[in-house]
Amino acid sequence: MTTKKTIIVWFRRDLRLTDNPALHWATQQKRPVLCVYINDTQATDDNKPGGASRWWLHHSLLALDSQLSNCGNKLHLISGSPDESMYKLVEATGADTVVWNRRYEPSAIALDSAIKKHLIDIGHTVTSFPGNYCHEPWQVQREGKHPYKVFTAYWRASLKHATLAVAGADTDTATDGPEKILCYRGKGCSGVNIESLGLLPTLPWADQFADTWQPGEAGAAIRLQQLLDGAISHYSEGRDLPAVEGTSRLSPHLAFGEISPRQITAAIADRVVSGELKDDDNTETYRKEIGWRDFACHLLYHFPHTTENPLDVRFKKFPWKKNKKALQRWQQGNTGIPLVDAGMRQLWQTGWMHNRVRMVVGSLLIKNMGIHWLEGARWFWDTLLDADLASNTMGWQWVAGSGADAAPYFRVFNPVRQGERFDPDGDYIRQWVPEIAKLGKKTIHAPWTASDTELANAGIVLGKTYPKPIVDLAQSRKDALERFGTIKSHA
DNA sequence: TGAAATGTTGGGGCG
DNA sequence: ACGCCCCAACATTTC
Repeated sequence: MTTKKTIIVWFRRDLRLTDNPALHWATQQKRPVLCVYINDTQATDDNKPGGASRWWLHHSLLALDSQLSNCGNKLHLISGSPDESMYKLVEATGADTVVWNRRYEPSAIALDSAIKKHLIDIGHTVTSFPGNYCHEPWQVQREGKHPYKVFTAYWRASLKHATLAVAGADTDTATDGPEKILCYRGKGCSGVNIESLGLLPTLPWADQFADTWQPGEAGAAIRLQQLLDGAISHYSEGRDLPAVEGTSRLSPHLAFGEISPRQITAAIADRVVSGELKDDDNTETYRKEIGWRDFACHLLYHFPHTTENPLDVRFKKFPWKKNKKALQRWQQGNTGIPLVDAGMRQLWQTGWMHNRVRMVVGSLLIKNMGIHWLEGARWFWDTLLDADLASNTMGWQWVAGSGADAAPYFRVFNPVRQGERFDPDGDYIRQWVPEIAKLGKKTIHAPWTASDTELANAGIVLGKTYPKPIVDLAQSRKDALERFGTIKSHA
């Protein structure tokens, strides 16, 4: 018996055709395929994209639709609650099979499980495939023991597992995208227009994003080529220099599943085999970054409460400070501390911030300003194009010292020192904080230490054309050590 | 994926 | 030539 009933491929954070397990399986069945994206109007905080992510999503959906068109298919857009929308769609189209690639956010797991159960209960077939990681979050585990909380232990263990096999293939290589996807053309398939999803911001905030980014699978492929042709061969050093294109810039593409980690590692392996790329400390360091991304997923899966609560319970009653005005100055990049302001402005203007600078701005907010890490996490959630619940949670708890494999409480970044070390000529600061661009490479990291004549020559009036520092770095560091030091006794 | 304080060493100026 | 001091450069410890 052969059935020719329609298969629904539910796209979520896997907006690509290449190496897409659910789509790959669906196209192999020689049955009509209905590709759908549901814009979740009921999404809870966990699952609700921030402003920058919505901009990206808009363009990525357009790109996916155009890719599908090349294969004789299209993307069917729905606005509503995912469960009700899916049930209606199944009924209206007579589809009997629904497939998707997994998500691992707590609320997404709950939602997907409920939908899967209901559809199976009413007699449909539902298959979920691995999501956009090298390993499933439960896969790398000590037998019968607790989940990993230390990266190096997790990393070593993960190397013993092959990366995920693709459905229908018994290797861990990436699958090619389909050339043709049989299109469902029956009833019950009246999707909405993308404009009606209202994903683009009403203010002109995001207008410059497109100068830096090309959402979609093709844009991801270009970034990957650029990484392989450039940054990866000096990654260990280059990734720490914010003025240099030393990182992959793949994070938003990964977050939306426009490229899979497997495609990236496979492409690196190909170049190593062909001799175009040396497998050295640089490639190793980059692969570890992909490992950190997997580790974040592992942590969120096993410790879902950490999105709001510290993993380290000693931080439960930590006396965070509330200061709305100071928080706003941080958000707007007006702290008077150049490296921090440069980072926060880069974030606002491009939807992305260099990773080293993320640590520095986080450290200032949490340690020197004493503000709760959640305030930083929420701002990043709204303004980062690569916003990802697992990575965001892990990153902020790492800086706060309350997370897994976290920075010890006494590790307080000095943004001046960090600037001198990683932006020695001040180029990054000059790009994003132009009002102090004329300062020399010594004082540009700490304008308050410049002489009156140097400030005058640079056209700077501290407190007027550029703020005085929001905190005394030395004093606030001392205070932080004292405050954070006390948690040691709260066992 | 720290920074600052403190300790050690060694070269050079100088009486 | 010698001892003394200064201080940069590096190493170690502490938070």
